[in-house]
Amino acid sequence: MPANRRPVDREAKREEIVRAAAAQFLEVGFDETSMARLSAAAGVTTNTVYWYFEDKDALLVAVLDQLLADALLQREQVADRPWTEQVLWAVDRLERMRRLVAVVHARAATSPAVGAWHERFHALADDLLADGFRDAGAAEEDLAARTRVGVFVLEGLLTHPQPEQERRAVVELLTAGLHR
Amino acid sequence: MPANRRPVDREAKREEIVRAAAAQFLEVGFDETSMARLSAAAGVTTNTVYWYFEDKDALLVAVLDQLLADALLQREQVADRPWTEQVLWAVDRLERMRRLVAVVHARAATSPAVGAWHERFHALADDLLADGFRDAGAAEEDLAARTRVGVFVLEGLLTHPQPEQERRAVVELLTAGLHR
DNA sequence: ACCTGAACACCGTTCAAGT
DNA sequence: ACCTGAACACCGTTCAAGT
Repeated sequence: MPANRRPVDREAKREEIVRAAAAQFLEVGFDETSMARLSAAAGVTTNTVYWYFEDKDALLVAVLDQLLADALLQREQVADRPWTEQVLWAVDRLERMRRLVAVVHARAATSPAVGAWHERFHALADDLLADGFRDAGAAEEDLAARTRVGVFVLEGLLTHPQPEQERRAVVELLTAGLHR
Repeated sequence: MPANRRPVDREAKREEIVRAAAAQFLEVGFDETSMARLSAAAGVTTNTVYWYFEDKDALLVAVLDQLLADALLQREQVADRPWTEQVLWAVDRLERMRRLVAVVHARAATSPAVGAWHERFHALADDLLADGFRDAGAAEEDLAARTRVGVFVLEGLLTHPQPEQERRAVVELLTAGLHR
């Protein structure tokens, strides 16, 4: 068989496992999903998963990367809406990942791989939010603090779901005094 | 033996277990502390712990209650400082509990006992913060949103430690425009 | 290179038996 | 009422063996 055919299959199978893992992690929970259950859902044996991923944390990181890539792709479609609306859209979109936010925070303390992903994610979130606040007319001198508060509030809204109205009030307080 | 003597011993032993568990959970981590390790640290057998606590989550709740009671007691000593300073003090004080914040969020989704504790905690935090903001002169109409943002930022500062300077900038942005 | 059956050490929890 | 020794089912992970 040609040497350049295998990698395609490999990628496809890897993605199947990630997709199955994502579904289980989001619906059942990370701790609650055993490798046995996950493997069965993906249609492979337990140890096959270990051929593709070093351990359960590595699989978690792969799932996070996939979910994040999806979210960033969809974000482009709302890039021209007002800033407040964009933030609310992001909260809505990310709420599906709620259970995983807590898991990432808990595992980051133990697993270097998850810890590294967590840092990368916050660097990205900081950049996106800072750009947004700058465009919306935030003063350069309190941009950093405003961004940090923004990230914290976003995470808070994710992990402690609020009724639509309260959610909007919180985000509007965040963007108060900005010209768009 | 008198019927009113046992309860004292019982309380004492229970507290020993909670104290040992708190130390392990904070230093080693909740997931990383096995019931075997924990029992050994408390000087009892594994199943003895199950005589005092229904399961590991119930033990976690007991640990949380104890840490919270300690924190509330110490809080009284700073009750007359300016509001910004009080918030900074709280962040400093609560940072020891950092690892447990993520654990509570993760377990709350699965364990009703931890979920209930989490709700009770937020009701308390909301009350304390709302009182503080009101006293500091926040407008009544955006008190709710400001409180919510305050809680989220507090949690964010706990789980994502910042250098002293950034931390202060964030808290000052929160209390901006208030008269003390 | 990829996959498996069978085992590994360990986990939280339970139970029958003791005092 | 309190505590234990011994077991339970299950967990994430590994390894020798197959193709």
